[in-house]
Amino acid sequence: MKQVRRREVIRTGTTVEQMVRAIADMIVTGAILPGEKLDEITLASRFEVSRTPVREALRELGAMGLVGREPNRSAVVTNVTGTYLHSMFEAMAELEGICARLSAERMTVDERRALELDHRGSMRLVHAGAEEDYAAHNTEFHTRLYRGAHNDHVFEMVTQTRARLAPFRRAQFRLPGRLAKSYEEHDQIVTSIIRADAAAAGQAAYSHVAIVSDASAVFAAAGE
Amino acid sequence: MKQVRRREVIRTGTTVEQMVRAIADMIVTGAILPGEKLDEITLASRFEVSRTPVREALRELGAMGLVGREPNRSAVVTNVTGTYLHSMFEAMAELEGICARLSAERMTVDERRALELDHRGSMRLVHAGAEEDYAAHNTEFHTRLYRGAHNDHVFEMVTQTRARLAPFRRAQFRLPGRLAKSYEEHDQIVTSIIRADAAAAGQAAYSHVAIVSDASAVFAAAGE
DNA sequence: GGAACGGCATCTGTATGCAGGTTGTGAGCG
DNA sequence: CGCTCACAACCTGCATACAGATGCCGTTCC
Repeated sequence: MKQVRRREVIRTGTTVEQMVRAIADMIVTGAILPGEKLDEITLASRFEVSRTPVREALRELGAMGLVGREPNRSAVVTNVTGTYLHSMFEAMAELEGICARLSAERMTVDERRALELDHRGSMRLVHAGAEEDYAAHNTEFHTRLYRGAHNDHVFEMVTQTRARLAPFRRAQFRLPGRLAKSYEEHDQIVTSIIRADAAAAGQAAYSHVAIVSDASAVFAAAGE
Repeated sequence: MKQVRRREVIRTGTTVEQMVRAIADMIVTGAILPGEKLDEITLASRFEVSRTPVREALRELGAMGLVGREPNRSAVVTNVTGTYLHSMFEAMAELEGICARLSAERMTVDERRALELDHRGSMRLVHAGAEEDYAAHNTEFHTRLYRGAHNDHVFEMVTQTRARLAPFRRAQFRLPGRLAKSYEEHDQIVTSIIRADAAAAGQAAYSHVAIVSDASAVFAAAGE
């Protein structure tokens, strides 16, 4: 009987890593809101496992900075303070600048070509006003920059920072005219990278993200 | 009986967080070498706790990147590959550059004064050839830069990166003439910050760390 | 003599039970 | 009517027990 249940659990494939990703997704996509408590028992029953793996998942999320943990207290989805949020946006701009700069120096011919093609293709989405699709393209675009820097540790830092910022920049493309502006800024970055103009690429990427951060901060303040 | 044992354990005060710090220290100071296996049972008996908290500690160390974890395998002190190590040193230089640049813009009068005083005081250590003491001062010096940037997220990233790099830069001041050179480079950084010359401070800090990284990489390659 | 297979020892992954801390609620007192 | 204190329910932290996986070693067969 016990075995049967275990098999079922394994069938559903709920390992700790999957739980981490699932919960992280919920936080990042806003399914769980900042400040919300993450009760171990509730999560355990939700994922059909015992509390032990849930605890490990929560600890990992804590290390990732997505949830806060205090002794004898439930894990809580981190509600980032205004100043810390600002510091993350600023750090993000710096990191994007680094990635764009290094990409301009190091991207392979193939990477440059793919970046440009993908970018050109996104113009269609701008004209169509396809916010969802453009958001997906945007994620892909930036990931290309992160990879193009050919620096694994920077990649890790920027990826992690982006994950932690995700909850606060969800609706960024809803702002009127933001799509076209984003495309324009992407264009500057791409052009600079193709030209291998590292300084210009870094500057363009920094500004691009810094601007997004301002808009998003305004939105977050107004939206909540 | 059980209670008594528990009390003893609590007396020794071995909580998960303390274990994380203890193990992290062992890794960072080289008491445990990269590639070494971290057996849960051994650690549990060493810290006089059960395997459960040990597992949580290991998971946290894994999230910090200090140990690697694979399914059904012991946790292993991460043996950073050459290219990843290089990427961390490069990232460290970038981060130090950011911190110095922001410090030049944002440090309070008190922070600038303390930085300069501490720096001037370290000349004595250089003359005395006090490598240990200078290393301590050096850590303090850089921490001042990290704090002076007034950006909490950057502070976190740079601190974490430094922790992960620590095992690989232990003997950096043993290299002949390195002390004086370090002081000289610190001097450029301090001077630029006092002058509020952000670009110069950033450049100086970047070069300072990049140089250290080269020397340390050489040492690591030769030493092992 | 070598290779492959099977059994055993060992370690990880998870469930469960228990002790202690935290919080919320209700009764009693001011 | 409000405040305080105590108690109870609940939740976290840890220990222990058990199931599954991995790797090693010895034996056997080719």
